[in-house]
Amino acid sequence: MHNLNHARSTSKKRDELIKTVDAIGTRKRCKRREEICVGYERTRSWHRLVSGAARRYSILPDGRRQITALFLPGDFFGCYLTGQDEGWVIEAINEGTIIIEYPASRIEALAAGDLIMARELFEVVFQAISALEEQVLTIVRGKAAEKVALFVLHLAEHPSIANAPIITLPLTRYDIADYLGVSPETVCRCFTDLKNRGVIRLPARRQIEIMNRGALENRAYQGVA
Amino acid sequence: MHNLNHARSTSKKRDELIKTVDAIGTRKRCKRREEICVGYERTRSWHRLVSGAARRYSILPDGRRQITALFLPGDFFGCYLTGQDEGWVIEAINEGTIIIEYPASRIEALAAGDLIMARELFEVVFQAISALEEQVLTIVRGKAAEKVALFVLHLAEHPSIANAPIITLPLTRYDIADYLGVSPETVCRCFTDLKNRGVIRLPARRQIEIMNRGALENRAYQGVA
DNA sequence: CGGATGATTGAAGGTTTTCAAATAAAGTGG
DNA sequence: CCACTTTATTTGAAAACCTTCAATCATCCG
Repeated sequence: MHNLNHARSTSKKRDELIKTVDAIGTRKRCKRREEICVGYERTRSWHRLVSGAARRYSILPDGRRQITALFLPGDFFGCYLTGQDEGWVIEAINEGTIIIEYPASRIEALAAGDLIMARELFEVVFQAISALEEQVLTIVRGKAAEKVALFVLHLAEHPSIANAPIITLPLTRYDIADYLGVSPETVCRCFTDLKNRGVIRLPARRQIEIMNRGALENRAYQGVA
Repeated sequence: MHNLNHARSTSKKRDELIKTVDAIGTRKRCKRREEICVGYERTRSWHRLVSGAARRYSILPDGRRQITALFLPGDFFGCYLTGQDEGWVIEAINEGTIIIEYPASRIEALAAGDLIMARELFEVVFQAISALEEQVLTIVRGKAAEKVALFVLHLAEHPSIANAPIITLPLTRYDIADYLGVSPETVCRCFTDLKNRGVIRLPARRQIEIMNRGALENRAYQGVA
């Protein structure tokens, strides 16, 4: 399995790669909550999210579900079979989320046929690993306030969002809580606290505006004002 | 960057892959705490841990350091350049840890030359992603007791350890705490508690014996006895 | 408009961290 | 090989933090 999330476009080569792989992909428009791929199916495939947002769940033995990844426009992710645990689902969050699906066999053929392409494809996967490690860093350490601040910062840095004055959250507070491993109420309190301190504004239910980036970074790395 | 950790040997093909890649790799014996690779260097490379253990740190802006991955015999990991954050180090934990280093360019050439090889190599990387997602699941949810129980279970399932009656920990309590995102004291208390309940034995400072696997699994998934 | 979902706030209770101290084991240099 | 230093482990108690439970409010959608 799994996700190549946050594999971000950086180079001219990446643009070429996308042009090439898009030729072998099929475009799909998803409804809200529509499954994009699940762990127990037997097809290996790569995906790229074009617009909207998607999330990856794991279903735990006790029935709870846990978000383990978040995908935004430009992110690659994969449904690959690695043998073991298969209790997960990737689903579209928003109505109208658009993804492109590439058969893994075609991707592999692409890599096998061209050294440059092989390198670029590995780069995509390594960026995904890098993003996951960043996620580990976000959720593993520190107080809830630090996690929330880091989450906002990472979101703001995503290529599909960067430079936008106002961030539109693709997730509910519950989803964010699930993603960060804290309770929804705590997430809410952290947002409120940041707002009260003038670090962020909350113009609408699903929107954040960063007013003081330095203060936000301070919170992210120390939890102290 | 980064890690292809816990990419586990499963198939006959994997054995063939290892034989092939070992031909282009260089073997290295590491001292305790010796750096295997760091984030800011400019060489892309893959690695496989043959014996011993290694860990991956991130150095945070405030100076703290955080373990984001653990490598055991058979695990692949990569030092790849993805552009952004480079504040990490992979280092050997034990004296005499042996790794094999493969230049990324040779790996890519291998993939580009052979479809089967390309597929196997992607499989390795996807397994690494899978393992990272499992790590996210371990650290994100539940009480400290659940995390510790899951950690022990995952360790016990690792191919390099599986079926051994007694698990030898490659990490200190501090490392485990760092890895799980809890304090060392809490890790200690969890171990003590598991011992008192007869779920595990602690024959020596760095050894664990699972006495009641079912009870351990119960703890891992519910935190309840 | 009404129902459902999501967001927010308060208060009580439970966990975990932090601080402090004691003990044990391992490594060092003589 | 021993004394000494350093590192690692363990336990206790208080404080900080987060979760849970409950209730209220807002928003979206039909």
